[in-house]
Amino acid sequence: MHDTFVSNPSFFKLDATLKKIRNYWQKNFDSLNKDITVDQWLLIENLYKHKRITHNELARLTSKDITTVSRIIELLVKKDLVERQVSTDDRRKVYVQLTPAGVNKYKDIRPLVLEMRKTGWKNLSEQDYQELTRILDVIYSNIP
Amino acid sequence: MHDTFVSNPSFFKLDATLKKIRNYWQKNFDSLNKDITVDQWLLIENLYKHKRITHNELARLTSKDITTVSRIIELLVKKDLVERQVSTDDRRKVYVQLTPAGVNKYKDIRPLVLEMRKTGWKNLSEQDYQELTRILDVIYSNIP
DNA sequence: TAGCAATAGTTGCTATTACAACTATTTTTT
DNA sequence: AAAAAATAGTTGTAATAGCAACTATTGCTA
Repeated sequence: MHDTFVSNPSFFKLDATLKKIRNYWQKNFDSLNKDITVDQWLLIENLYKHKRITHNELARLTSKDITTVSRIIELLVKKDLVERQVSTDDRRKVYVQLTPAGVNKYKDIRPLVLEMRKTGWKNLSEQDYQELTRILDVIYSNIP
Repeated sequence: MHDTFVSNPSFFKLDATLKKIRNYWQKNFDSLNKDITVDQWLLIENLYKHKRITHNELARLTSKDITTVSRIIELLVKKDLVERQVSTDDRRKVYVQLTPAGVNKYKDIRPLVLEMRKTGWKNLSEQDYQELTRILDVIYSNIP
């Protein structure tokens, strides 16, 4: 690897891009009074897809610390979007799932999210998407 | 833009990769007792490069909120790595620069950072770097 | 030049993140 | 079966992030 890379701020660019996306999403949520944060949305999206999973699995799926998941779930429970159920098989486990209100929230916000994703990918091709995925995957696997 | 993109989790992949890098950096800093966080390092790096700048400029350079910069600088001042000077021209402005200890900290940590960047870019080419940069720049500019 | 707008920065508040320490369970070992 | 190890989750603490409200200063404008 040539030294150009070493001095170039790829970390910064990743960070800046992610912040831009996150802020854009949050401002849209706020201006439409969706009463939700970006990370709360990410959990809801995963709960909709997986129906009924544990904190641990949710943490793995979202690349979040289990601590963080636990606290975000707490907020979602307070908003009546999510409910917890202690497992009867293994009483250490807590299953989490969307309430009917949570499912409605998902269905309400989903179209907005699709629109915002389209906006981010404007002027980019399917190949660009593949390239980005490939490069990020290599970086991810490079790191111990 | 085809619907594949819209349903595919590019935000998640960016977020996961950045977290992986950040954690790797922090663990290295910690295990070598560098007594610094990743974001504190990013400010020090910019202060070394720009010598003497205001909070505002530092915020712009690092893509951070001026609130966040203000607080990180506060921590760095406590560690005697940075000093603040109110501008005589415009008494609203506060200039920030590294202390001699701050310059030493930069020189101490810099080689480690170069090594870690190399690790992240293993098995990737200069063209991959250009591609990543290009794609992230387009996404960034797509977002209002 | 007096009043208003804009700018630089700080403080308060809430959310996300990560680590350490802790409780409560379950599984493994001896 | 008792002790030890592993697993699932929560709580405490510190740092980063962003918004709103605030102070202080400077620039603009009527």
